[in-house]
Amino acid sequence: MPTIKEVSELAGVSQATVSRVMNGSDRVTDATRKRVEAAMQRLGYRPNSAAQSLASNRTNAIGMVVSELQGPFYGPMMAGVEDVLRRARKHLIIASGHGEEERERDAIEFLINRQVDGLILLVERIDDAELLRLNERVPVFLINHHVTQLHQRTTWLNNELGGYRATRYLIEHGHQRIACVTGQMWKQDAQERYQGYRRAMQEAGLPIDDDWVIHSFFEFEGGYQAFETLQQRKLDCTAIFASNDEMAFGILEAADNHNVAVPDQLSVIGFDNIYTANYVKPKLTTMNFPMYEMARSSAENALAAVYQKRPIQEVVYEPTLVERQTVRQL
Amino acid sequence: MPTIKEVSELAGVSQATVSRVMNGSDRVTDATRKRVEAAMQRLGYRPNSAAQSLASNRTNAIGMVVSELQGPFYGPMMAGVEDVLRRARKHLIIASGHGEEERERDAIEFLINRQVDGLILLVERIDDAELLRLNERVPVFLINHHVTQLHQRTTWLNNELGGYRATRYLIEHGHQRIACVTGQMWKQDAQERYQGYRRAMQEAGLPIDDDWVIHSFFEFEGGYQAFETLQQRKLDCTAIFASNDEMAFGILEAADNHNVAVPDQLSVIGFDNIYTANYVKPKLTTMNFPMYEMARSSAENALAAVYQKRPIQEVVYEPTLVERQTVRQL
DNA sequence: CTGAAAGCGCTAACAG
DNA sequence: CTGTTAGCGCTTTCAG
Repeated sequence: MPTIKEVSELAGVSQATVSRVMNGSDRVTDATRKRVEAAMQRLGYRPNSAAQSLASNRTNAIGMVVSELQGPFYGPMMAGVEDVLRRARKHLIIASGHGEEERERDAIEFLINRQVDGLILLVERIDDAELLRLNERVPVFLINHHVTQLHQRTTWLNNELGGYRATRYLIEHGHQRIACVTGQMWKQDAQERYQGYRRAMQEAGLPIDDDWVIHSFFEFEGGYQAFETLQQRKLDCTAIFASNDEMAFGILEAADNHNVAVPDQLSVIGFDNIYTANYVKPKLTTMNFPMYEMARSSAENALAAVYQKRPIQEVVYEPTLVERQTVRQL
Repeated sequence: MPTIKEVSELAGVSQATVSRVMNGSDRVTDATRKRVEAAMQRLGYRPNSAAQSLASNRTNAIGMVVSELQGPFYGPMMAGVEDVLRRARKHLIIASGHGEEERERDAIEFLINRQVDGLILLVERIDDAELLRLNERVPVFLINHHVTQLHQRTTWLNNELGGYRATRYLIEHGHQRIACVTGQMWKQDAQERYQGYRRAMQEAGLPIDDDWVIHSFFEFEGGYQAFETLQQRKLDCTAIFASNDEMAFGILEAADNHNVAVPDQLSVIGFDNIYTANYVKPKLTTMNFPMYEMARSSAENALAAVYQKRPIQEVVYEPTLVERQTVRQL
């Protein structure tokens, strides 16, 4: 591997000059720049990134923590971040937190040890105070989680509005007895989607029976169980707002097993619009969560703030309705 | 950030000694080791990885190239690699190749520029000669693609056997007129799965009509179109072997649109067992592709070869049948 | 078993 | 616009 020294010798300039042309910025004559570039070319020179990092105190790498590397939710998030970083020639180092406090923390420390220049976090367990402290050590960018003091660094979805719109859509289709199946209530999004449901119901002057609200968890099984609970309670709800698609799938499956036809006897609306929503039968009506786009926004913010020291702003997306086949007009 | 210097001063030893205790290996008195560790603890010392890399010529990072960061196939692959690397405290740097030659190459170069210690590749477009050349620059580990000269560094699935088993399963269920929808034939797995189909047919003494073989592409749309082609040809096949699940989904959808009942009028078997296979209706019978496990194997091999200089061996997995609801006994 | 010293390859003042 | 000169923080001979 040729070093900067060899390049400088071949080009007949100092190492500093070579460094300058590499980093674009500085004032270098076009002539010398050409000479240096030719030399680099000829030697097949590639900068040693460890040396660059050590000298510049910057690694050109951004760390990202997600709960899981697989699954329809985190995949698009990583893809969005990678696309943006890659274009900017920044490396993406990934670690997963498995949705557990200890492991999320470990993932973060692991990445900080590597001196990443910024940290894009999609975490659920780390509390706000800790996030703030973290941000003192390395610029932190949050996706799908907001912390007031860090709001400029946040990209989030208006979940409350999503819950509202979903419920409202059901109401507009003539439903009045609407059940709500929530995710784990310590998760911001679960909480907010539920609030949106409440607002829509209240605004429409519909009662909210606590029996209609099933606190469950964001998984297929969570939806499945919730449906069975609902059945046991013998409520004649005509529609269910499931706080995410996986739960909606569980509900669909359970309904099928109980010979409840969707959407004829029961309407179901989900949330997230994961790509599978299009594969199930009937196809799931749901709220779109623009994961890829949001991830891109967050990554762009990270680049701007970290490498260009530009001020950045909070980015908020709105969930939109995706009409498919699981909601029927009453 | 405290440096090794400060630690050494506090502990009253040389930097070399601190370095030794950090890297475990060397002979250090228990007493001094304790002193050093205490000092590290007290200072909250964390080694600067860039400095380590520069001095040791090793980055403790492994690069991974996948086609996409999203999707049911690559997700588990990344998850498997990350789990293994993380446990070994090695960083995972990810880049996507988007299944295009130029971009795959760019992804690889991008990672090599960072001096990753090894490269785990899940690529399709880079040819064998290039892979070999690459391996001179950095240890390369291949998943789902075999190159004879690199076979010890390879983890792959016996796709031919999978195609054989899938087809055989259909035959055992009384099917004789079996169509095969392949993926892009320049992909090794598409090629091999197709060969497996042929072997099973021949072995059973069944004719293979070229009209029954549709060369398509590994996507939903590919399956959808293939089904329509099959319809146009007015063949009365009773079963279809789809070379991957996404295509099988497309076939299911197309069949539904044409009022062909699965499995009553048509049996379908897929390949990969992506997690969605369990969500569609009817649930897809398919061949299991142990992506997560294979990724783990590959990562373990990478660790062994790169960091422990241990000899490694090729790892081959066998696809197994997952019986669900899309194949019926004739 | 431990210390001294020489870099690893690059960047970043500071001069000129 | 370009060169000189110090390091960045760590590993690794080589002595002792």
